[in-house]
Order: sequence, then structure tokens, then C-alpha cells
Amino acid sequence: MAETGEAKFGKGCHLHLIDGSAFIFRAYHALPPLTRKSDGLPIGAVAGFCNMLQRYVEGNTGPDAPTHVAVIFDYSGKSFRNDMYDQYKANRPPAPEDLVPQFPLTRDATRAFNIACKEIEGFEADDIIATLACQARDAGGRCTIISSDKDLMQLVGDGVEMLDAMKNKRIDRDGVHEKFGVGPERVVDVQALAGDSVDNVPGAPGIGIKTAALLINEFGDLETLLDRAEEIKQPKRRQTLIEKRDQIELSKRLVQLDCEMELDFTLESLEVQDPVSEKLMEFLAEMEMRTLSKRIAAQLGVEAPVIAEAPKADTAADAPEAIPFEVDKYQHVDSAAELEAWIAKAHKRGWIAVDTETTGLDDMQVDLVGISLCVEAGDACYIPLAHKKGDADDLFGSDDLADGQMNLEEAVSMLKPLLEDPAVMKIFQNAKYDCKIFKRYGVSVAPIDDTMLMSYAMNAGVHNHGMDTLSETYLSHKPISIKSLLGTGKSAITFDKVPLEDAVKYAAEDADITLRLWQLLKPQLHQKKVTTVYETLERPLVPVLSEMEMHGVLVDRDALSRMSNSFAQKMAQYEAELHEIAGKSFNVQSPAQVGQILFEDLELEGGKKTKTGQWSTPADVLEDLAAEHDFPRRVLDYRQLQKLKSTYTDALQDHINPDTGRVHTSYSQIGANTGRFSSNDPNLQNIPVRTEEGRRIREAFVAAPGNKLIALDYSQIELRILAHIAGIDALKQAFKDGHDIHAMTASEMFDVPLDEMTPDVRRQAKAINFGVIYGISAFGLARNLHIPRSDAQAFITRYFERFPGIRTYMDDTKAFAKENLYVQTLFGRKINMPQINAKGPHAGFAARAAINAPIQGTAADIIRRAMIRMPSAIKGLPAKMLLQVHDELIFEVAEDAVDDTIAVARDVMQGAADPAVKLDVPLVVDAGIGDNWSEAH
DNA sequence: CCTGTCACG
DNA sequence: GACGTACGTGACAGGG
Repeated sequence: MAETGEAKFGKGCHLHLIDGSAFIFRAYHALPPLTRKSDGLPIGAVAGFCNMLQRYVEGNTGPDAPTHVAVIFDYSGKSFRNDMYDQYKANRPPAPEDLVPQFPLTRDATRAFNIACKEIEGFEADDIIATLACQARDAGGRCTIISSDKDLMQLVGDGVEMLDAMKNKRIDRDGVHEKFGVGPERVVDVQALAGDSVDNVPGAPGIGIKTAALLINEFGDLETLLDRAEEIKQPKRRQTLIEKRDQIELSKRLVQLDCEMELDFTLESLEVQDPVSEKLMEFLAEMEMRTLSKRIAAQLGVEAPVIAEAPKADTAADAPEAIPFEVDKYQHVDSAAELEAWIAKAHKRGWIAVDTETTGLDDMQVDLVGISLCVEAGDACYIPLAHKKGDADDLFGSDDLADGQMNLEEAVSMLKPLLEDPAVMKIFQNAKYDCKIFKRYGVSVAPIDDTMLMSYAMNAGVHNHGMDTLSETYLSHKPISIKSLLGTGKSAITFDKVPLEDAVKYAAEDADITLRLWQLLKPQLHQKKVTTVYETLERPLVPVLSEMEMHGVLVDRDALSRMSNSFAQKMAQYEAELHEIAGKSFNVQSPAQVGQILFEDLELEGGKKTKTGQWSTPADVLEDLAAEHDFPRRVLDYRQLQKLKSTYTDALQDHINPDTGRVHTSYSQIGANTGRFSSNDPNLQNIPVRTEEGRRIREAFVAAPGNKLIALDYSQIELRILAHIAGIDALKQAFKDGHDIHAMTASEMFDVPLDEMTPDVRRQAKAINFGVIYGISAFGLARNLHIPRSDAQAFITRYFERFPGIRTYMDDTKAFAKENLYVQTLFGRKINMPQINAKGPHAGFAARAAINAPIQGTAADIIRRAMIRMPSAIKGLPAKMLLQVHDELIFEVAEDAVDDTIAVARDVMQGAADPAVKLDVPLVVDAGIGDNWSEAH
């Protein structure tokens, strides 16, 4: 194998840069829509792409053969050029549906060919190509750009040439002159004038390439031409150049490629590598490309893989020869040489399963204890790094490190290049946790796959997605329990106290299981048609959420502490009053004791018992009783303060991280079956807002000095989605016209003209609108509005008369769910409904969930898409995305960038459904600014 | 560990 | 005809 990364790129070196996107699109259009036999995954473009790569590799002989090579891809999403001109590439149609899942596969293909594969967020492939070509030229080497894209022609010259792979034609200075009528250094000037309808570069109207070249050749360059435009003889042309000067200058900036990007890799790292036949054959076999694998096998002189005709096995039960779990075979790695061998294995294979062991569960505070790796099922290792010496005499163990461990810094620095290598897939169970740990040790892990997220994309609603569940379900294997190593409760130890021998078995097994799950689940994504969901709505969120969580939000501890004290005083007073009224001392915090006093001592009417036989004392019951007696009112007052104090003003202080001084929640992508996130430790998605007292807690969430908090929230997003999905013209029109949707509903239902609308009528309509989203029932509506059930039923009947499409949507959705056992969002997320055909009391429950899930889930998908695009959109602004609360995003922004950030973030949020889904209703985002969350909201 | 209660969208 | 229901979450306290 070639030695990597040492020989300096310079004279005699020849860099090949392949325009990956051009390859993909050419392959896609050149081939019929082939699909993988076993599961129907579209692979036409991948097959064509592999073919082209193979032909390219085969042709690499003779004087033009490269010493260095990379395939460069466009990073999906917007580039920095959209910041200059928001219409840039705006009339590009979205990629065809069956091409989208093939994009990541072409990256996999490139890695399988052992060719470097590069893409950088916020930049186009052309800019990376430009930067590398310039670097190669400046180092005295040659560069060949394999592309026929005219935008790249500006780079030609001084050792840089282009190669049109289709026509096998080299393009040098003369070739560029032939195309543009000017030399490479003036190409951008011609393009600036001629514009480009494909990329939506405006240019000068009425001027094409021919005229542009004429003008440039006459005046020398664009700047001179524009300065001396008065001298142009043709009146029309003269006028255009004078009037459209700004537009032309913008066009030049748009077509000018960036030669000075900061790259996180060097030319040397692109050195040509020998093909690794196992890796390539594995990939081709997975894609079930028989002909191509035979051809390439023959070329490499290896055995072609046997590709079965039958579909792949689904679960362990179907797998004929499952490799057994043998924990005694796992390797204990304690030397650099052993670790080096594992790293080499991973490079050769192109993937590796990784798991970290730490001293606890808080990824912002715990220490790394060890790392386990697995490349082949059954063959895993554990690298203990910070285990403590066990000391039989000392109950508390020892602070000394145990023997048989590598130095932590050394191991991490050895693993860093592998973990950051774009050509090697890193596989995790719950990647966010491990990635955050690694980030704290200076490693930015990418690319990643996550078996937990795969399971969620396929089986949300069917089972949970923890490793134990997945292992038992899919591998028929019960993993070693962590409790058996750590114990439980007060006597539990941390992982660094676990003896090495036990730790190796447990930790390596986790990596082994993760790898096996990945091998099993990854192909199932296609079978279940959720590859796009996984690739576009799940996996890209891992780095986004990691960054938000690690940044955290600033909380004013003193403000919380003052509130706690004030609440405590009031509570003591209320407690005394309650004891006085009851005539005895009791625990106000015990619902059982409160119930006894209410319904037995005070003999109030209307009490109900819970299923455990206790008196039930929820707020709405106490609210009703408050009309007759002071006692229930005071209990409500007490409970409110108790809630605010224990859950918020006290608990939040404990969550302030001592190192950062900020609060770092953790979001769970799999927390809700609908696609919503959940937030925990602490939950920052349920900070009070509905009462005056509660809102004061939001005042304690503050911006750092010199900054503001801004909050952007989707207005009525679920109702808008309902209007779209159910196709309700009246609702859609009202949203388009920007009308008050609840007033409009009320007007329709009760025949009240809008200008005679009363707040109460509007309030009732609002309750009905929300009821519809939840799968309305007369009981629920009646309880919410405090009206008789018959009245509620009449409202609902009336509503369905006026909006028959809503009933159709509900009926259709229920029918779909019963038939398919799942429902779907507009973006293809599946929410499984295994209970939908259950009889008995659960039936109504499942039906309402089925009605709600596509609406709530589509809204969740939309804000997920916005969040994924946000980091690149706000890059360059002094702004950080901090929090998500279902339909709201909160940012911390330097004061002078508040307006810019709102403009950019609002654009991203309002356009988040595009281009995958064209909504019939506009999405509207409201924004607030403040020194704290209360002001911003 | 489960239940009841209540905070949010 | 009765039953029990608005959809989705997480945290805390009480009590066994």
C-alpha cells in the first residue's frame, strides 16, 4: 500500500479532480431507472457512477496518470452565493425523487473505490476544485479537472487543464478560447456579461457570449469596459451596461470561483491509493451489481462476489449462519501497535463501529474511560484508557490508573484521523452521545451512521430503540447488562471502577452488536422506504443538535434563587392558611390527604376516585370546587408555586454546568413517535409561559453580555398543514389572505360577520380548530369549553357541514391506518400504529392518534429541515441556535446582528418545506427580540 | 417503581 | 346503552 500523507505535493505530481455531481447527473440520465432486485432501491445513477469511475480508473495509465486524486461533490443546501444573491440557482428544479437516495450512495461508491471523497458545507464543488487546482499549480504540479462544466474553465492555464471524460477531450487554453472567445483569465468577465439562465446568474440582458467576448477583447477587461461604457457605439448596448452595472458586478462575483477556501485536508492526503478489492466487492455486492462486480473482479484479479437472487434475510431468525457472540474472543487493546492494526482494518474496510465508555450519563460532564471498536461481526476490541486500580482493602478504590492501558491522549490522537476521515463510516448506537464526548476531546467525528436512528425511522411506534431491545429483537441476543457491572442505587460504581476483564467483554460486545445491527438495519431502510427520511431528517440532525446542546443557554442563577425564596415564603403562608381551614396539620403535597379533607372532612360534593381508590384532586376539579370554598383555591395556589419552585426555580439551578456556567439540555430525536423532539435534563420545552407567575421564570433565561435572545416561531403551523393535507379551500384562502383563522372559522360556523365577531365566539371556534387537530370528540370539546356534551356535538356536526373535507381527511386517515398499520407525514416519515385495529377502549385512542400524527409529524419534519439548514445559513453571523420548542427556535445573537439573523433564519424557516413539498399555504414566522426569553417570546 | 399532577407545544 | 376519550411530551412528589 502506498505510504500516505508524507511526500510533499510538488513538481512531477499530477492531481486529478473529478466533478462528482456531473458524474451523478450524467449517469442518472444515461441509464434506465434500474432498481435493486431485493428491495427496489433505485440504483441506476449509482450503477452508472460506478461504471464511470471504473472506466476512469482503467484509463489511468501513461503520462497523464494521476499521483493524487479526489472526487468533489456539492454539499446539499445553500452556498455562500445565496447570501450574495438569494435567487442564485433558484430556478433549478429539485432533484428527481428516485435520485435523492442515491446521492449518499455515490459517496459510498467513491469510498469503496478507495478514492478520496470531499464536500464542504456552504460551498459548491466548483470552489473546492478551484482551491485545490490553485494549490496544485502554486506547488508546481499539474492538475486535471475531469468535468466539462464551463464554469470551471476560468481555472485553466499554467498546468491546469480540463478533461471532458465523455468525449475524452482535453481542454487547454486554446480550448477555452474556442468556447469563450477569450483566455481563461477573462472567462469570468464574459460570464458576468452573458449571464447564465441555468444558474440564474442575471448578467447583462441582451448580451450573449459572442458580444461579451467582443466587448472584453475591445476594452481589455470588465472593469475598464464598465468605466468606459459611454464609449460604446450601439445605443442599446451602451444603455444596458450603464444601467445594469450593479447587476453585472454581482454576476461576476457569482461566477468567480473561490480559490482560497480553508480546507481541512491537504493535497498530500489525496495521494492515489491502491484499490482494496474486499471493500469494493462488498459494496458492489450490497448494490447487487452482478455484471459490474464481475468486470471489476476480473480487472483486479480477484474472485467476484456471489450475489444471491433471493432477498436478503430480515432478522437473525432468517439468517442461516449467524456468527455467535463469543465475549471471550474480544481483544483487550493496550498498545499503540495493536491500536494501529485496528485503525488499518477500519481504513481497509471503509467502516467501523465505535462506542465510548464514560464515568456517567451526562455527556457534558463525564470523563472518557475507554473506547470499543468493531469492524467485522464477532471481532471487536476494547481500549481501556482511564480505569482506576481496584483495591480490595479500600472500599473507595484507588485514584491510581490500572495497569494494561494506553495513554488516553495518545489513543485519542491516533484515532482522530480515522474518526475524522470522510472515507470511513463511523457507526454508533446513539451517535450524538459519543460525538459530543469525542468533541470534548478535540475530535469531530464524521461521517456517521446511527443504528438507533435507523430503528426509529423504520419502527417508531413499534418498539423502543435502545440497544438491548434492538439486540434482542434483531440478533436474538441479550447483551451483558450494565447493572451487572455497576450495580444499582446508592452502591452503584462508575465504569472506571469496573475491572478491565469485565469491561472488555461488556464494551466490545456493545461495538459488536452495533456493527451487526447496522449491517442488518441499513438495507432494511430501503425495503421500508425510509432511506430519505433517515438521510435527510434524522442523520443530519446529529451534528446540529450536538452543537446546540454543547453551546447551552445562559441562566441567571441569582434571579432563580430570589424567586425560589419568594415562592417558599408564600407557600409557607398558604400552608398555614390551609392547616387553619382544615383544623389540622397535613401534607398539602399529598393528593390523598387533600382529597380526604375536601371530600370527607369538608364534605364537598363532586369527588371522584382514581383507579387506586384514592380521591382524585386534579386542578380542574379543584377549580370547580373553588366556587364553594376557599380551601381548594388555596390548594391550587400552593400547587402552582410548588410546581414552579421544585421543577423550575430550584431544579434549573442544579442544571447549571460548573464549567460553562450555562444550562445544557439534551434533545432526543426519538423522544416522540410523531417526529417531535423531546428535551430532558432539564426539559427546556416546558418552561412556563401561560401564567404571569410562570412567565417570570423565562426572565431568568438571558443573553450573554452584548447579545440578545431572539425567538422565531411558526404561526399556526399545524392548522396550515391541516388545510393543506385535507385540502380545505376556505382555510387555505384565509391563510393566503393573512386572515384571523379562528375568527374566520367562527364566522363560517356561526354565521357571524367578521366585523361583529365577539371574543367568546372566536374562543369557541379556536377550541374547535385545535380539537380537529387532536381528532375531535364531543367529550373532549365539552370539557375544554365547559359546555354540555350535546352542545359540543352540535358544534362538531356544524363544523363538518361547513368543512366536509376535514371529515373526509379523518375518515381516509383512519382507513389508511387500519389498512397499513401506519400513517405518514408529507415528507414520508412513517408513524406506526400497531394498536389501530385493537378493540375496546383503546380503539378511539389510536384513531385520534392516527389523525393527529400526520399533522404533528409534518410540522416536526418542517422545523427539522429548517434546523438542518440553519447552521450554514447563519454561518458568518455572530449567532447561535440554542433551543427548539416544537414550533419555535431560540437564538443568541450579538446585538448588532439581530436584524440580519432574523431575516436569514426566518427565510430558512418559512422555506423549510421547499423543495421537497410544495405547500398550498404560506408558512409564516413571527419573531421577537429581548434580553431574556420572556421579552423575546 | 408506579401514580397523580402539571408544565409546555 | 355504557364506557371513557381530546394529540404529543418530561419532571416531581408521595407512597408503597
